Amino acid sequence: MASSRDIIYAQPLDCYVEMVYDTKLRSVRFIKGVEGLKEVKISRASIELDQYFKGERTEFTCEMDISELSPFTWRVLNETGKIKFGETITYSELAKRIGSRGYRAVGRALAANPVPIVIPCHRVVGKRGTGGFSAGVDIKTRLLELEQKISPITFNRS
DNA sequence: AGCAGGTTTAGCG
DNA sequence: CGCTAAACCTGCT
Repeated sequence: MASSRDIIYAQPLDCYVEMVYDTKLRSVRFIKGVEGLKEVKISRASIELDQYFKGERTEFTCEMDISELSPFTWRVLNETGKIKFGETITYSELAKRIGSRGYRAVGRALAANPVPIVIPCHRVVGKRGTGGFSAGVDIKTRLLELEQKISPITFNRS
């Protein structure tokens, strides 16, 4: 299969982002600690992500392939995709929405998310803090700051 | 069947 | 806020 990859520089994250795709978006990953990469913006996904990081876009229209995932994981990611820009919900809340009480399983499913940001797994936070993030909590924190300009730690829900 | 995970709750300092 | 301990549910070995 002929898969291609685009690379963009995410100013708010201070790192590069690589997207692998063929007919649909396959994966998104963060490249930290590297400099001087050449940006390649061909796919719709890379263009939209680029706009997102510049604060010019709040939702994505590009298609992605998440067919390989298990039904539960799929449901979790699908539900995650409904969270709007600037919103955050907790792991347990997400579990509740898909009719489960397995909040830990939710975390596990989110960790398996092949396309971070496009499926906004960073908008799912812990009740007592930001929670974790596969690519590093620092990235999650910056993404949240980009979206709501306040520290998630300080964010209080009474 | 057993274990670990991007958690949660409650309890104590 | 910091730490500990037990417990829900799914996915991997």
